[in-house]
Amino acid sequence: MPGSSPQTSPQTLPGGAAFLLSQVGAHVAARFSESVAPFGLKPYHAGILSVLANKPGLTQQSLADLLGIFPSRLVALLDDLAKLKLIERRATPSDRRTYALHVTRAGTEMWQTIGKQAEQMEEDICASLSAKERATLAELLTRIVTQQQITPGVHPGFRKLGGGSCDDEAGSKR
Amino acid sequence: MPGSSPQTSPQTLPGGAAFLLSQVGAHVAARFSESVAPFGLKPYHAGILSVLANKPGLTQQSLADLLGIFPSRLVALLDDLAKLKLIERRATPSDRRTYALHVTRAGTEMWQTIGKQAEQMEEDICASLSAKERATLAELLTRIVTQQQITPGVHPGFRKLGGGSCDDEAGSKR
DNA sequence: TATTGTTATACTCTATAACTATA
DNA sequence: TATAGTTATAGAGTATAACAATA
Repeated sequence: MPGSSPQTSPQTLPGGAAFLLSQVGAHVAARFSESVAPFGLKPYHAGILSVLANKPGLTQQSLADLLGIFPSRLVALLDDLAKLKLIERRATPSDRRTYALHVTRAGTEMWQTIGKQAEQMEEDICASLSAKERATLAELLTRIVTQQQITPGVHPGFRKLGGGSCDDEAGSKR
Repeated sequence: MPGSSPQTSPQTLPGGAAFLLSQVGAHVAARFSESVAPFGLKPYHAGILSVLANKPGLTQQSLADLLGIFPSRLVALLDDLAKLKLIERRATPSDRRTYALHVTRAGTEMWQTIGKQAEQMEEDICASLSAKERATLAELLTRIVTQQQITPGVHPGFRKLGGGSCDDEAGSKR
């Protein structure tokens, strides 16, 4: 592509704050994914650990509601965590259909280890920002989270897609 | 000293700027996905349109390299766009193996329509921020993009995963 | 009859490898 | 022999539906 048409001014998309947010967000998510991979975990495992650490005793149903995923999907994720002895399902005396979900001792330690790594990652990602600028960034983002009614501490990456009526005109058939 | 008392204070993760970035980024991405769905498009279709609008004449190979995806995957995506008459593959006289990728007239219009919708979305997402604060946000994010060596205008969501050696200890077998 | 957790199935998406036609 | 594009295949990931146990 010689020349690459100097006339075409960079359109709206790549310049705007929204695109930048999505771009940097995806980058951070990828980095985080790498940081938990050595433990045999995926980001959503860490997300579940995070929620359960702060809200112990949830049932699977209520956790699925909170995260916005299907209970059937949650089963496999909890199986993974239970196999690693990071969480446990405790029987509920009052209702024998439900389990109370709890983070184990090992799970708490894992959670803290992940937290430390996340701090280090943040240090790296915000390396070009001063302490004051980081605070500003966090403040602005927090305001967006509040105004957009995103559940604090819950990653939207969990949410089921279903959003718009995807006509799927562009479905790749062959 | 993991106290791990029942009243665990909100740990590092959900509070930090990194988590917020990932959280808001995923939210923006989901919103954008909804905004292009009515056209029968997915976000990566828009991403391709964006790149080709600014760099016309790329070959599929070089485009795949730029986006960080496998050429085989690109084929289906380009087929989708070509079926909708938004892009076209032009024969290259010098090398009959390659195609020069170009955005059609309709593709340019689509690209502009998407851009307008994106502006509107940004307006909504940044509603709680003043004009000056938006500029600050964009500036801080741009600095992160530069320092983290993210390709400007290219969304990392494209990139092939392979990152870390995922032992997959937590593979859900049954 | 309704609900919780689980299992089973189908569908989508993506990576890998094989294939063709040009060079 | 090497490269661009394509096709084919297989594997992961996820949504939907059916199921057993309990309320």
